[in-house]
Amino acid sequence: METSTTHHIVESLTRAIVEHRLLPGSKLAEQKLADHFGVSRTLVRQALFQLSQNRLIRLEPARGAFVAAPSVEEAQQVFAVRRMLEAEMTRAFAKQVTPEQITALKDHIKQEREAVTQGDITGRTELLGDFHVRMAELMHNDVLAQVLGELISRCALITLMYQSRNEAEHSTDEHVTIVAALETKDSDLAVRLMHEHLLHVEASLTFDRKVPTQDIAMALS
Amino acid sequence: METSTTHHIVESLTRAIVEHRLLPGSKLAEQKLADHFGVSRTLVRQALFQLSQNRLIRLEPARGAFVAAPSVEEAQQVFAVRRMLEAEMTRAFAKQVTPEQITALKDHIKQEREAVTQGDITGRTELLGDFHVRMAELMHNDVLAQVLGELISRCALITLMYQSRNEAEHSTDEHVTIVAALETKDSDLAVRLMHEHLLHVEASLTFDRKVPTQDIAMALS
DNA sequence: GTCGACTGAAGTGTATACAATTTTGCTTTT
DNA sequence: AAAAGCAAAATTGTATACACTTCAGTCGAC
Repeated sequence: METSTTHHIVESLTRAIVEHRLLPGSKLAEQKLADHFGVSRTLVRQALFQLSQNRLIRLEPARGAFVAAPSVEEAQQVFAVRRMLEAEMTRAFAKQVTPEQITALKDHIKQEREAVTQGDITGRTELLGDFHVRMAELMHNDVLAQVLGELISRCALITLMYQSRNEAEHSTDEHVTIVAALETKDSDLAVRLMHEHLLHVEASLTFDRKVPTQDIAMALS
Repeated sequence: METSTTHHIVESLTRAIVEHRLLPGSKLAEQKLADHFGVSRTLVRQALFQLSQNRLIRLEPARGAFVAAPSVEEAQQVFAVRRMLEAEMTRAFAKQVTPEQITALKDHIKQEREAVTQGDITGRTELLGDFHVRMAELMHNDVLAQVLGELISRCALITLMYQSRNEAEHSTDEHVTIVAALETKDSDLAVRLMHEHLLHVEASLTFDRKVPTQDIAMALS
């Protein structure tokens, strides 16, 4: 059933949204997208529906599709769930960790550093999130990896809006300390570090919010 | 964009699948469904796509939609995630529990008992799962409630296939002990009970598997 | 001059038509 | 008789057509 054209449209729009070429609130008109991609509205609608499931866009009945602007409250809820899930994931990981897994994580961190130093904002945001998904994959739990991936992509917009380079470097440093704790199989320490890491990331987001407000009255004052 | 007709089709098919009126592996032909619901294939396709996101059906390109048959391995992964998530949820719940929340949970358990004693298999499965979602809702974390709901519905098929009445009664009893621990704010005990509860539910599923196998060779031996 | 109703344009929601692929059953061949 | 090949039927994938809703701009009333 599912085709690759639809998938291509989803990928393309996802990049555009995540790279802020499409700003939150923007209208996504079906015919315009159809013309742009050289397909019919049918495929565009499939793609839009899929994006709405990923929470990247919002579908309003009879009004159309708009790039989502997740609220700070929603992001906080997502982080609360991540802390619950990833604390225990880290504990389980430490219990069954192998040298190969440590190597894989260190490899990943190396990539993070490159993206951060090169100022590749989109790349670093993706890699910083993928570190957590990578852990799930290394545990051979596809369901966990998928759930975590959805949670992370769900506030990718917010992360991109608010995370500065300093905070990105800090995140990578914390990833290093977590892996070090895992390497020594100190599960309690690893869990604590992961928990604090997620608190730090969340805190960095909620502080400096200079987002263009949705409130019309505010915007015009 | 999204309409209520599509939603109706999704609901109807979900019930049919969950109540085993549609068996795993069954083909869901678009035109037949369209005729049955008195709509065009367009709406049926929307509904099928949505169901595939819920993992209730499987979409094979150019071949059609089939009722899903989640593997035991997948169910085990889902339970591993639930244990991670719900252990920490229980801990957080115990920290901020109010008498009203306790009352709400006890109310829910009463409903569970009724469904179990009346032999309402579908109802009891739904209610036993909803107990966990209810906790998330009472914490006012919509994201948590949604993630948990998806995890639970994801193996609803398996749960229905494997859970006997005895096991259902056992589940309700364990819910009672968990609420009792929450009431005394003994978070460590509540967490331990929840963890064990989920282990029991999983164990009861993986033991007696008499499911019609998908393997043709096995089926003909 | 402002507010409100009307009208046309634009856009979404659903159905249908057509193209491409798969399935099925028959025929042919060995 | 079994297997392979082929053709017709059925089914999915995509595009288009049409109906209905929303939005914008204008005209008219107060």
